[in-house]
Amino acid sequence: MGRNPDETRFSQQRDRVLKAAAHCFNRKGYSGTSLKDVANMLGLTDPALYYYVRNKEELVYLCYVRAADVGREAMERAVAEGGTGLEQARRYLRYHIESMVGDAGPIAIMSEIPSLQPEHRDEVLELSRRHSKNFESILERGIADGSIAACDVRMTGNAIMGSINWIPKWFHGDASLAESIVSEFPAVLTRGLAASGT
Amino acid sequence: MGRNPDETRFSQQRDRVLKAAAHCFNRKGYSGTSLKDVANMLGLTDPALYYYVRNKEELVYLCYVRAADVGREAMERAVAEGGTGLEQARRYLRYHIESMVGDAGPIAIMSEIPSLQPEHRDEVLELSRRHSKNFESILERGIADGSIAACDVRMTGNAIMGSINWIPKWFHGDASLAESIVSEFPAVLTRGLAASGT
DNA sequence: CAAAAATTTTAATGTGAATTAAAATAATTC
DNA sequence: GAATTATTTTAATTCACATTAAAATTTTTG
Repeated sequence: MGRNPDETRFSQQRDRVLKAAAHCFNRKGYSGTSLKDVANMLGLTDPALYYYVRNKEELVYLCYVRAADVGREAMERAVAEGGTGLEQARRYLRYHIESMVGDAGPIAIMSEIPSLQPEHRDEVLELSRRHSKNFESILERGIADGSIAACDVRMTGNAIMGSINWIPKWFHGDASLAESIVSEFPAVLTRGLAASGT
Repeated sequence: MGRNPDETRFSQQRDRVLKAAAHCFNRKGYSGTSLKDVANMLGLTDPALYYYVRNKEELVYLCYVRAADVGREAMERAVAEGGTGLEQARRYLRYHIESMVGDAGPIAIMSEIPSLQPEHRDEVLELSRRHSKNFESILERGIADGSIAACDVRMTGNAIMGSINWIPKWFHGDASLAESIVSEFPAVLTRGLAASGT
C-alpha cells in the first residue's frame, strides 16, 4: 500500500523508537524516562538512539509531531467524507480515538511542549493551534447547517480537545477499555452538541 | 475566618512556593523548570526552597496534593448543597473551575505523577481515583433521580475530567478568558447529560 | 566474497541542576 | 538588648544521565 512516503527500514525503525518513547513518557513520566529506558524497550543500548534522533529534545519533538499528525489525518479524513458538521465532528472524534487507542500505538501526551527548543516548540504549538482551529471550523459548519446548536465554539472546542488530549494519561493499552473508549467517547463528547431538532 | 487549620507564616510561604512551582511547571514544563526558576520567582535563591520542602520530588507531590484538594473541596461543597444529580454535577464543575482559574491560583497539571516516589505516587493516584469515583457517583445519582440520561458513567466521567484536567495546559491567567471558562465550561460539559424531559 | 554502507556497541566525557554544609542575616522572645 | 529561633545565603559537592568517540558488528551491494 505504501501509505507512507518512505517505508525505508530507517524510518520504520525510527517509528518504533518514537512509539517506545511515547510509551515510556506516558507511563513513567518525562523526568522518569531516560534514553536508556527507551532503548532497552527495543533491545538496544542508549547510544543507538542517536542514530535515529539528534538528541532527547528531538525525540520528544518528533513524538509530538507524530501525535499531531495522527490528529490531523483523522480530521482530514472526517472532513473529506462530508456530511453535516455534527457528523464530521463525530467522525473526526471516532477516527482520532481509534488511531490513538489502536494501531497508531501509544501517542505521547504533550506535556513538555514548553521545554522544546524555540523553533520546535513554535512549530508544535502551531500544529496544535491549527488543529483546534480546524475543529472549531467543523463546529461552525455544523451551526451553519443546523446540525449543531449555537454555542461558544472556542470553549466547546477546548472542552472536547481536552478530553481527547487527556486520554493517553489513563489509557495504557488495555484492549477491552479501548473498545469502550471507541464506542462511547465520540457519542459522549458530541451528545451536547446536537441542535434540538436532530 | 481562618479557613485553614494553620495560618502560620510558614504554611503561607509554603503555599506561595507551591503556587510559584505550579506556575512554572505549567508554563515551562517540568523538565524546563529548575528550582532556581521557582525560587527566583519569589525573590529567593534555590537553596531557600529546601526550608519548605525536602526536595524537588516533594515539591511536585505537594503541588499535586494541593490540586487534588481544590477538586475535592469543590465536589464536597457541591454535593453538600443537594439538589438533583445534574445540579450537583454542574455546581461541582463551576466551583472547581472557579477555583482553578481564580484565587486558588495556578493549579499544577498532573503530568509527572509516575515519577513521584512510590508512596507519594500511590497517594496521589488514590486521591485522583477517589475524585473520579465521586464524580461518577454524582452521575449515577442523577440517573437515579431522572435528571441525567442513562449513560456509561465511567466514560462520561473520564471525558469530563479530562477537560477539567487539561485546562491548566491552555489557561495561564488571562482574566477575560477566565470569565469565559467559568461561564461556559460547566454548561458545555453538562449539556449532553440532561435527560430528555429536563 | 570483498568492499562499502548501515547499525549498534563499549567505553569515556561532560554538564546542568539538585542537593548539602556552613555561615550570615533577620525576626522573635524573654 | 541579649539570646534564641527562623529564614536565607554563599560556596562546595555530587551524581544521574545525556552526549560523544571510537571501535565492532551486521547488512547490503556489486
